[in-house]
Amino acid sequence: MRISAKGRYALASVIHMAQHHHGGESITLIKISERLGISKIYLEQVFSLLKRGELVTSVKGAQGGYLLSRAPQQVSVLDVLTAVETSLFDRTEDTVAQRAPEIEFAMRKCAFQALDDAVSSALMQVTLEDLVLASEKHKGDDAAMYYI
Amino acid sequence: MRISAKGRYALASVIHMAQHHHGGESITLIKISERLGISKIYLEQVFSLLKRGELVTSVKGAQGGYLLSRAPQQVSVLDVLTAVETSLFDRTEDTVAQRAPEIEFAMRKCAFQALDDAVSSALMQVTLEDLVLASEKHKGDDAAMYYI
DNA sequence: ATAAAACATACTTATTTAATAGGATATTGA
DNA sequence: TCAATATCCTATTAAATAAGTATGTTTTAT
Repeated sequence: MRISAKGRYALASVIHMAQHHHGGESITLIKISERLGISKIYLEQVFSLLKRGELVTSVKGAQGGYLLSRAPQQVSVLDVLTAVETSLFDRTEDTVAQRAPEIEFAMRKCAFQALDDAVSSALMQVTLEDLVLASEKHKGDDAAMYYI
Repeated sequence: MRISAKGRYALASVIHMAQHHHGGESITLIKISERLGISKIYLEQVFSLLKRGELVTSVKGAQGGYLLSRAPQQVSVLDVLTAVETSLFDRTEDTVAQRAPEIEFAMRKCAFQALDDAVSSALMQVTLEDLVLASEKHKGDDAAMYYI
């Protein structure tokens, strides 16, 4: 399934924050932008969504920035992506409901609902802490292992 | 996760075929089009993909049409959607690989790969036969139950 | 021969994604 | 107070993808 740039930027940003800024210290978007190579202006939109999702809090003004609202082990990938991705579960349209409601029903119940449940439970299990640990483990490894 | 119109049309079509045309009898796109309320011209494109994916075979000329290549219990939703959907697993682009390869690695390994596995295994388990049974069960039910 | 069908290609339109632009607002510190 | 540094807000643009049309050509049964 396709995760959009917005979702990937959000996840990468939040991993970076968890890696480096534990003690209530905020980080600015410019720093994240430079560190990860993401447009700062675009990051603003991403963080607007993250804030609405209550994953980060902001400090305005000079010396301001963002910090994680919760500890990394209490933030799941599902939390991050639902805050930011438009079509992680968005699939409301009817397909053949008017003329073949029983087919519509079967598709929804057996396929789409099962799919959503699977996505949800898979992403729920992975926390920011897991991601930080995996990234630290990788730092020591051979770079050739990077591409699977 | 969002399944495109193409994927939903393909699935609905193939359910319809499994419902009504068991004994080697072909069905035309016009009939499917009329029965399900889908543009016939668009269906042609969908069936071109289904054929490439070896889910249906075609009979050209008058009295021609399409039939399922395999028995309904041997066709999974995953088969149908992979034949037709462009971005069921399509997610090759790098996000922050250049500047933060360890973050890229962690996202891929812990989040995206887990997601793909979950999607794959969920859709693999549901067969066309399951969908037909569910739709027949629904026919008897109260129509009010339709929207969950 | 003719009608009915699949098959093929090109085109158009609408929607979504990605990114940019230009400011408004708030806060710190000199 | 003022300048610098941030977040915050809204609108716009550009590119990509999705959705659907249009117009044929081939093939085959009758």
